Amino acid sequence: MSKSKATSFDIAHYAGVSQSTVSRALRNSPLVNEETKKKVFEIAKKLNYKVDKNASNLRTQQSNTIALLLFEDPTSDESHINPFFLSMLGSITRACANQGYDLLVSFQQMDQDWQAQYEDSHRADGLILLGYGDYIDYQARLATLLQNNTKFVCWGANVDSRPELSISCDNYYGGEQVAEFLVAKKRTQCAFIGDASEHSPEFFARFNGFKDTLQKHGLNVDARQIINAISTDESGYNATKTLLSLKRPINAIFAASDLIAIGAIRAIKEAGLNVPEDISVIGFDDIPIASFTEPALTTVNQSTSVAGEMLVANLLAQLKDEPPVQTQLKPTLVIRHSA
Amino acid sequence: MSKSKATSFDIAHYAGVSQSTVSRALRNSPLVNEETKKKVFEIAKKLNYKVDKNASNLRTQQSNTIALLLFEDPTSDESHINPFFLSMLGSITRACANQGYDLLVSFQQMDQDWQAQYEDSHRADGLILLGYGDYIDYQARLATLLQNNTKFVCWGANVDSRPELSISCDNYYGGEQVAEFLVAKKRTQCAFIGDASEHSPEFFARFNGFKDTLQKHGLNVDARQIINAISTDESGYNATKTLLSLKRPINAIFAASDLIAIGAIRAIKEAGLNVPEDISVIGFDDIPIASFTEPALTTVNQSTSVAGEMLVANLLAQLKDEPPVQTQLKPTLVIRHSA
DNA sequence: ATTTAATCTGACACCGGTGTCATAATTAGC
DNA sequence: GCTAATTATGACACCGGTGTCAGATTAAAT
Repeated sequence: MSKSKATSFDIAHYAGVSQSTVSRALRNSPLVNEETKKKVFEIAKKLNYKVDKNASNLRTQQSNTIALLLFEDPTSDESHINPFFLSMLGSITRACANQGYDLLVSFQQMDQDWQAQYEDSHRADGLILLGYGDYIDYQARLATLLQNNTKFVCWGANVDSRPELSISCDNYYGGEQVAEFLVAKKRTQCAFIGDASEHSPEFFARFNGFKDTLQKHGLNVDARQIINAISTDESGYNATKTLLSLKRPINAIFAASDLIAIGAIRAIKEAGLNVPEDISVIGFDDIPIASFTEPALTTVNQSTSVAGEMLVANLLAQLKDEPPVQTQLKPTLVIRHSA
Repeated sequence: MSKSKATSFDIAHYAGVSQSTVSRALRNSPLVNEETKKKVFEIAKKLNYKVDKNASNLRTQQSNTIALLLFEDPTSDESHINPFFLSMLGSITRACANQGYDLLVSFQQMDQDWQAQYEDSHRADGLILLGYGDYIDYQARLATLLQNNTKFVCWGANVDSRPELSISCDNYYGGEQVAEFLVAKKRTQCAFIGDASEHSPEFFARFNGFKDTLQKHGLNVDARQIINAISTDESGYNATKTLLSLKRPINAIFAASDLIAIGAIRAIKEAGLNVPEDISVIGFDDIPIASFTEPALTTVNQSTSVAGEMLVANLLAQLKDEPPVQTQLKPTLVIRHSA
C-alpha cells in the first residue's frame, strides 16, 4: 500500500541480524536478547514497518479475522437494512475489536450460493451468520459448513444438529412476558402480527410463548387474529388494517417486531383510534427508533451489544477449543407508553 | 479453515497438469486449452477448492479489500453508534459487494494511534475514513497517509491539501434550503443548535448556509439563539431548554442533526408547546427514525446509499488511476410535519 | 520439406513472514 | 579445566498461489 514498503528483510539488513531474529523480536519472543530486540524495534519504527498480514496469515494458517455474513430478507426493501441487524453489526464490530479480531463484512443473498461466496474462507478463522434462517436449504448448507469443519455461529436460526452453535434471544420467554403484561392490564382480545409458523423460528417462538401464556390465563387467540407479516412497517400497517376490519374488536396487538409495531400504530391512528387507550401495541427488538415513536413503544428488548459479544465469544471459544458458552439471551420487557 | 483444504497443487496432481496451468485455468486465462480448463474446473469443484486469498494477495500485492475506519465521537455514548453512520456502514458494505470488494470494518478511537492500527495496510487496498474530523492531529495524520501513498477517501472531513479525497454532502446548500423554507413559512425568530465553529466543518457549513440565507432575507440570528450541542438527542434536549428559557421567544429551530432535533422536540413538548405550531423544528441527515417521530421530522436528506457508492467509487478510481469522480452530494429537504 | 508463427504447458523463482533445526557463544556444574 | 546446560542466532524450507521464461507441440506459411 505504501510506495516502498519495508520488509523484515530490510530490518534484518539494517540491524545486522537475520530475518528469523527480526521476526522473533517483533513478536516479543523471549528467545531474543533484549538489546537486539530494542535495536530491531527502533529500526522497524524508523522504517515504518508493518507486518504483511497476508504473508503471516499464509504461513501461520490463521487470520485473526472473523467474517460476518449478513443475509438479507429477499422480500424486503433493498436499500434498507433492518435497524436491528444494523445495530447488531455495530456491536459485533465492537466486540471483535475488543478481542483483537478483524471483521470482514459482507451481504449475502439467501438464494445465491453463499457457500462459494464464503470462499473468504482462508481469510477468516470463523463465520458469524446473521439474518433470516427461514430459507430452504439453510440447514443443508449449515451441514456442509460443519462437514468442512468450518467454525461458525448463527444468530436466531437453529442449527439442527448442533444447538450450541446458535445464539438467540429466549423468544418464547419474551412472548410470555408480553402476554403476562397484557393480561395484567386486563386486555382480553389480543392479536398477533408476524409469522406464526415454523418458517420463522424466532417469530414462531415469540408467538408460542405469547399464546401459551394467554391460554394459561384462560384467554384464546382467535385464528383470525393472527395475521401474517414480514418485518417491515409497511407489512405491519397492512396487517393491522386487516385486523381492524374484523367484526370482533381487539384491544391489544403483539407485533413480532418493532417495525411491524410501528406500522400497526400508524394504521390504528389512521383509523381514528388511540394507542394505548383503545388498542395496546407491543413490539419486539427495542430498536433505536422504539423510544421515539408516538407513543413510545413498549417492546421486548434483546440487547444487541450483549448479543454481539455472545456471538463473538462463542466463535472464539470454538476457535480456541474451549467449552461453549451460554447461548441464550434473556430479553426484558421495556415498558413505555404504547401499552 | 476446512479440515483438509485442497490446494492448487492437489488439483494439478489429479488433473495431471502443472500448478501454473491450474492457476491460469481457474482464472480463465485465454492461454489455456478449453478442454484442460474444463477438466481443472471439474476437479476443483470436486475437491471443494477455494483459492487461498492470503497466498494470492501476497503474491499479487493487492487484496481486493477496502478497510473502513469508523471513528467514534469520544464524547458520545459508547454503546450507540450514530444511526447515520450505521446506515452509511450498511450502504458502504453493499457498494463494496457490488464492486467485488471485501470490506474490513473497524472502530477507531480518534485519540489513539490509528495510524498504527491501520497496519491492516497490506490487507486492504484502500481506506474509507468515516466519522468526526474535528480532531487535533487529524490533518497531520491524513498527511502521513498521503506521504505513505496510502489510498484513502473520507466522508465529511476536509483533506486540506487534496479536496478531491473528501466526499461530503453540500452542507452549505442544505443550510440554505432550510432557511429558505423557514422564511417562506414566515418564521422570523430562528435558532440554531449545533456547533457553529470551524471545529465541526459539517455543522459549520450548515450553519453558514442557514445564516447567510436568513441575512439575505433581512433576518438575523441572534448570538444567544445559537446553542452549542453535539449530535445526541440528550444534547439537543438540553440546548433547547436553554433556548426556551431565553427572554425572546423563538418560532423555529434548525438542528444540525436529526438526533439533536429529536431532543429539541422532546423539550418543546415538555414545555407545553406545540411543534410545529409554536416552534418549527428542522433536522439534518434524515436518519431512519426521522419519519417515525411525532410529528414526523422535516429534515435534510443526505442519501447514505448514494454517499456510500460515491465513497467506494472515489476510492476505486484512485486504485485504478482513473480520474476522480464527483465529490459533492446534493442534499434535499424532506418536508414532513415538524415544520 | 523447412521455416515461422501460434498455441499450450511446465519448471522455477518469488511474494514476506514463520517455524524448525543446527550451531555458536556463553554460563553453570563438578 | 572439561562436560553439560543455557541462551542467542542464522540457514533454510515452507505456506499456496502467480508470473516469467523457455520449451514443446501443432498449425500456417513459404
